[in-house]
Order: sequence, then C-alpha cells, then structure tokens
Amino acid sequence: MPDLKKSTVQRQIMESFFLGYQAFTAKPDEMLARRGLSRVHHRILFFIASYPDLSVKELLGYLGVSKQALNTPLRQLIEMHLVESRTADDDKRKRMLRFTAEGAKLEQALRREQVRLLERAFEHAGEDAVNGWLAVNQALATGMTRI
Amino acid sequence: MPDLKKSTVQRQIMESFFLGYQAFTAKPDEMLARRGLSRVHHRILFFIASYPDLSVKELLGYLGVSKQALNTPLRQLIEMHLVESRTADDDKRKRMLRFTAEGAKLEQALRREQVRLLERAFEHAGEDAVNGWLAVNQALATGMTRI
DNA sequence: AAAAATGAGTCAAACTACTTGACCCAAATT
DNA sequence: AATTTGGGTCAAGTAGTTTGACTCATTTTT
Repeated sequence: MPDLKKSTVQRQIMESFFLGYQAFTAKPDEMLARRGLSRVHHRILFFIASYPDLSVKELLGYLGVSKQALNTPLRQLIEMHLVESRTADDDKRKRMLRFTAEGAKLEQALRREQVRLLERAFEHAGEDAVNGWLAVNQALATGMTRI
Repeated sequence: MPDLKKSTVQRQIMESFFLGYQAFTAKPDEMLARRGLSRVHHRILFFIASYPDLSVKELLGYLGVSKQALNTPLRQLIEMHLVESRTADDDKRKRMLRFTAEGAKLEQALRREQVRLLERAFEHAGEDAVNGWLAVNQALATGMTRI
C-alpha cells in the first residue's frame, strides 16, 4: 500500500487513473472517428444499450446536455441507420430510441474492444485486484452515499 | 468476481469506471470554474507540479495539443500570477515553467480534494481493494507493454 | 562567419461543439 | 378550452480546437 501522504505518490496515482481511463476510451474513439463519429455518439449508444426504448427526454437527462446539443449527433445516428426512433404507443409525443441491427452491431463492437482491454488488464493484475478495482470504482461512483 | 461474459455486467463495470472518473474530476472542475479556469488549466498545473521547470515544448508533448491551443490558457495562468515563465540558463530560447507561491497553493488545494475523495473511497473499500485498484489502473495505463 | 534549425510566441481563418432564447407542432393533461 | 409537455428547429453567441504562415532570438551546423 503506497503512502498517500507523499505528494509524488499522490500524483502518480492520479496519473495512472487518468492514463488508464484514457486508454479505456482510446480504441472506441478511433473506431468511431473512422465513421465520422465521436465521444457523444458513443455515450448515446451506451445509454440506448443500457435502457432500450428510452425516450429523448430520458436520454437528455442521462447525458446532461441541452436538447439542441443532442439534436445533431442523434440525427446523424438515425440517418446512418444505427438508431431508430419510434413513436411510443402510450404517449404519441414520445419517441422511443432503439438500435437497428447495424447499430446493435456497432455498440457490441465498441464494447468488445473495451472489454478486451479490461480482460487483458484483469488477467495481468489477478482476480483479487479486479475485485478491488471494481469496489473502489463503485465507491467513487456512488460517493458512498454518506449517512 | 463478476461474470465478464454478460453484457449487462460489462456495461455496469464500464459505467462505474466512467462515473468514478467523473467524480474524481468534479470537485477540481468546480473549484477551477470559480476562477474562470477549466480542465486544460488543471492539466497544465498537473504537469508543472510533476515536472517543475519543464519547458513549453515538453509541456506541449505531455498535453498533446498544438501550441496555439496551449497559448491562451497558459498565458492566463501567467497573468493570474499562478505560473512563472523564466528564461533557462543553459538555453535562452527555452522558458522554464514553475509555480508562483499562489500557483503552488492552488495546485495543492486541487490535489487535496482529489486525495480526500480517494481516501474516502479507499477507506470504504479496504486496503486490498486499494492495491487491486492501483494495479489494474497501472495495467490499463501502461498497456502492459507486450513482450 | 554564414546558413539552417529550434523554441517560443502571435495572427488569422476555419471548424466543431456547446450554450441560451425563441419559436413551432402535436399530443396529453388540467 | 386552456395549459403543459415531448420533440424538434432556427439563430446568435461563445469556447476551444486545428492548420498555416510568419516573427524573433538563440543555438547548432556547416
């Protein structure tokens, strides 16, 4: 266990977190760039994968951007036949977003590359390390909801 | 150890990595914003802290941006008396970048907040988890330099 | 000593991505 | 019937980035 009191140690830890996260997004970024897409498109694909048939408003909530900012990249995904927008049955104002077959394939390909990278790192670090890595990320992500 | 074959598990892991990293930068982003600064400025401060008296060219190498993109934020930091630019003794074309007292204080304050967050998460997850987290980040960051 | 290369900096044009504000339309809610 | 909501668009403004061209001082090469 490194000494968290030392500023050089602190910086090293922060740096490897940064570089690790950067490595994690590098491959998808490259694959998306080849199609003229970017980080935003990936995020859209991620949420559609996580919550199929989510509405535009829900998607906006997850992304935390203005609807004008979402407009262009989402329209591109629809025009490229990667995402489909269907009117909801219960409320005809809503549009449900889901993948086309091709869109699902792209999302899988992006995820596969990220998983591949994780697997390699996991294998290298060992099972216990993996569980620790997950636990700390979880703790950081949730803010450990203070009591 | 979660089953990395399941796509929902994969997405959850990716999500907590993303959210964890976001939480990690949220507090500094907020502190910087209060001074009219942003992520780029933080990265500049980080590298000056890691490599005191580094040259502009070296900084550009670390940041991976054009010198025109660096120009504005770096000038701002200098004008705000957070960073000092001194002519190098050995080569008078070079500018050595270092903190002013105030700049060092800001960098410390930003780092302190990030360390505080990490400490809380580390404490929550336990020592073994911390070592695992570090090991996996390290592996991801280095790409485990294939032999 | 002259010529070439380098480090730092600037100006300009183009592009991308984002914001807020003002609308429109159709459908749902009150 | 009036208001609100979900989705979409247009417009103007801002921020941040890029490439290209150029200056200046200094160092390196020839």
